[in-house]
Amino acid sequence: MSEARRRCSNYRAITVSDDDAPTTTGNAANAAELDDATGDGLLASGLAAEKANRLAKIDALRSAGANPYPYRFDRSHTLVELRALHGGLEAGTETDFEVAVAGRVMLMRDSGKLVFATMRDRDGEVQLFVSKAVVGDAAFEAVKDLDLGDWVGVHGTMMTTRKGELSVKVQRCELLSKAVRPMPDKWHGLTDTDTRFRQRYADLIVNEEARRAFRIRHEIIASIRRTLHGRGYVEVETPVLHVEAGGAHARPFVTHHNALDMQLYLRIALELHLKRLIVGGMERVFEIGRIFRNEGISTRHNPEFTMMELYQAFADYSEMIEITETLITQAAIDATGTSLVTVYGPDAQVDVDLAQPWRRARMIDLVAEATGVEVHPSQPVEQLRALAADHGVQPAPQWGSGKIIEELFEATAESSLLAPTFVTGHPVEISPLARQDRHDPFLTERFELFVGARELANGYSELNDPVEQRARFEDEQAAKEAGDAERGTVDEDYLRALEYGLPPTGGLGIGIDRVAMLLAGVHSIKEVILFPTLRPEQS
RNA sequence: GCCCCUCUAGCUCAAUGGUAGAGCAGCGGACUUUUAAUCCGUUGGUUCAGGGUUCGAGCCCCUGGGGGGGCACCA
Repeated sequence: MSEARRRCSNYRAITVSDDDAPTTTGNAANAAELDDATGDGLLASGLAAEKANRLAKIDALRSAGANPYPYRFDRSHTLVELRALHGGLEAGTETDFEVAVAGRVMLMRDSGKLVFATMRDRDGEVQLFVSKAVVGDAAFEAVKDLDLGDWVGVHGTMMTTRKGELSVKVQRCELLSKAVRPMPDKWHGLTDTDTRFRQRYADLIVNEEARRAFRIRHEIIASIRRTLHGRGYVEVETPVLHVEAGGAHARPFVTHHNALDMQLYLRIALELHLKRLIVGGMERVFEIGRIFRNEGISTRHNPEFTMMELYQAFADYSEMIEITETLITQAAIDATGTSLVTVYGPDAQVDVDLAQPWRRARMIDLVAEATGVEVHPSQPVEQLRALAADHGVQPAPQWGSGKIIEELFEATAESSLLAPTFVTGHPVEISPLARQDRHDPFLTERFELFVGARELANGYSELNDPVEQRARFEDEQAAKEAGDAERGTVDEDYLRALEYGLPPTGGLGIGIDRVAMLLAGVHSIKEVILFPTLRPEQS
């Protein structure tokens, strides 16, 4: 990873958080004049001087009738395309192949009457070979006047240098956008996490790893869409503003609609609306969307994050397990070219081939394995309370047997689940929307996928009996009224939908950010969220 | 909410309680095959903020702020 960084992040970008004087073009001209007046650079330097310098260049360009911010540039090739076409050229080759390319000036090497510059566009790089004899004196001076970070468009021919570096022999160079701020260090990039996350633009300019992580994220989402479209799923969009924040146990963000004068919640899950669509007969639906949970921020949690949920009529949880494996394994192949991943757990790592079958184990069996004691939600709560106490879990008075088993699982077994593991058979008490296990009425046909001791996905055979669903909701509401803020309420409209008939249905939710973390090999969710939630910057 | 760490030039980093430095960037100069170009010269600081201790604080103490990590929380 550090090698990758050394190899790829060697560009200076900028990052300035100080509120340096917002200089206008006119002021820049004044500053430049002042500079001239005082002779040799006695004026203050640093960021303010650098900006004044560059703004003065903009003034000079405009005075000469040039536009430092032209409207468009028509390029003939991207830099990746150039390399594909000409990457095989022998050292010291000149061609008459004409190109027009555009990108940002990342590096410049001035050796007298030649200037070498490194230009980068979205996915590639190329060297610009600028000869004074070719472009003429005035244009050559204009190139020398470019600053690192400027956007340029170039017309020229393809060549390689004596050392074999693929280059565009520049005939004409056009400034496409003048950068007024200097880029961060060309070799070290940005390391300050605060700056990296606040000024993601600067991070993306200089840190190849950051660009790579977001590329992977994109490929994952594209892959999931492809797989689901191929299986006949319809992509839908359901409301973000909810009257009731249901479908999960979490504290919601609260907002207010002025015209309706009503309190609304940002959604904490997609589930209940999507299942209404199955009632409506859509059979296979999915949504990839942002959800919001008003809880802590950590390396694994951001208040807003991205969930993919799908529902499929006539399926049950075993089919959901199969599709979970397929979606994630295919995403790995599409995003990284391999199903091999290194899974980083809290204090260990393991190499895994996602293409191999994933372990499945019931939650109660994992607890038994970890504690040496058989557990089951049918047991009296007192027994389980004692066991919990033995393992450092302090049960709240309102917890039933099922909740205690889940807490025991989290305390004793969860941290060991590095390789992909489907934990199944969650107690009914903690699964108000899941259907009872067909063989054990105390358990549900539910699974959660753990990788690296982190929950990545959750799915079940959906509860479709409206009478039982009402009873489950009422239990939720009772718990909420007893003081558990994260519990749910009775969603009458959802119950009405169930009364119209929800077919047998399997459902699945996948935490996209966590899958992106896994496949990008990063340890913080902030590395896969372009603009993570931060406190506002101080003025 | 609690605990620990951290904040120095535009960026990356130094600096026993004793004159705040370097590399890169910038500025001036040399160079027609460089590639983190090289070479010569050079500008640039409210050391996060505010208090305190001290003859003297970037450094020690207190308060506050940003960020990171951990805990709690997060089905």
